[in-house]
Amino acid sequence: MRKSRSDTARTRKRIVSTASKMFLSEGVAHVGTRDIMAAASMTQGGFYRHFKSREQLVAEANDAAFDLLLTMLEGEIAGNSPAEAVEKIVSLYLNQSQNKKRLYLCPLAILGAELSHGDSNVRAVAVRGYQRLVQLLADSLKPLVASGAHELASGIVSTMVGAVTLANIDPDPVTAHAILRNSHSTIQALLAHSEKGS
Amino acid sequence: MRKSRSDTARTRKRIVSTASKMFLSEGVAHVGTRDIMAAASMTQGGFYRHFKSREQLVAEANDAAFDLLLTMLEGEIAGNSPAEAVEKIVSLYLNQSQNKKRLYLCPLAILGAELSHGDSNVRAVAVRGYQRLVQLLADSLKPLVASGAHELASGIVSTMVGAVTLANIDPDPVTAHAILRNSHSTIQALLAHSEKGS
DNA sequence: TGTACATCAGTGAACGCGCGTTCACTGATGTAC
DNA sequence: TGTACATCAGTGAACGCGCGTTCACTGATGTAC
Repeated sequence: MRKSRSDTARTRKRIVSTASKMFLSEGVAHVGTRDIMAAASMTQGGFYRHFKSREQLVAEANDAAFDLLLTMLEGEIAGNSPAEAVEKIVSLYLNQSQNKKRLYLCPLAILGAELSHGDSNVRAVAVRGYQRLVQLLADSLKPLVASGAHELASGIVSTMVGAVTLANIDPDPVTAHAILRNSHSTIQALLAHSEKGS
Repeated sequence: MRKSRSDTARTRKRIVSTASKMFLSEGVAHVGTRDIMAAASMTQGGFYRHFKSREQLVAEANDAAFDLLLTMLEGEIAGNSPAEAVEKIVSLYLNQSQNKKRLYLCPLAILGAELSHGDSNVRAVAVRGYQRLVQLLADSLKPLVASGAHELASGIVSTMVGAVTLANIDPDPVTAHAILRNSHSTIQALLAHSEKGS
């Protein structure tokens, strides 16, 4: 039953991306290795040909999720003015759970505290994802503000992560949407007063 | 072995508060009924004399945590001016994980997404806690802003929840503290521009 | 280029373990008279 | 107020179950000559 190198690599990627989707929709703690392997059309035993432990897959799955999200955001803001780019990042991030297809979910908001109970590798992946997100936003903010773009970006990311976390907890879509809307307005007010010459 | 009504009530409260601390420090998914009962100096079998399921305890433990947090905050701001009250709520909330004793932790930030995978009762408790927190902040904001105190309070709570969530994920205390500091500055900048007559 | 052997991806059963929950039992507390 | 019985908080063993992980096995792929 041995597979070719390219088959093996494709299988591995399939397991990682399947796991990523499952962790993000059901929570890291509620998805087992059997669930993941079955969803990837394989049996449990094959898991350890690709990963040394479940925890390693958790780290890789989140790394993949951050890559997907950041690549999407970078693509969406390419060619936009800094002000448009900032607005796009904020609204795409805030609406990540609303878009029916639920691709491009951010582990920071969707898994949140679960990441802080992961092993050191999982946490390192999460921190790196956070830093990439802050940097992306800071790059667009830099031309807009006199100083402190990075600090402002950090504050805005906290707001976005908190808003999406809270909106996901609320079972009522109306109030969940209000949380997102209030955070969006708050960020816009903040930006309006932080812009150069205001 | 039957205990008196008051003993029974005291035992139940002890289980709830023990569970609350354990859930907040280790995560809901990583604490079992045996762990909780042992920490409360009892054996596993007694659990179901007090709760119909583990999930019911999760709900009650979080309700207790919100009560503890809100009562503390209300006490701390009593007698303060609105501006001082807002500042106190924000800094007490942001430093909840830093204070060595780690009493008064907020389930929204510490458990976060885990609450969204709880049953409907758990989620309802979380939403109620969120609303109480927003209301407390909005009450102090109302005299300070011309309008939109509730919306602003909602945005600030998102920022605080996100900041504490992110700071807890980061294993490096220096960068974790920077996340909290940046969010604090961001909130202060927001308030400075939202105040009446500014 | 062909052949012989080593490698290893994937299978499916099995491992030990800890979980939430149930149960028969004990004996002090609560209740009815 | 005292007595007899019912209740039920707490114990500790046991239940079934699903988990992460291991293992012997299969057979196609990769490698050495």
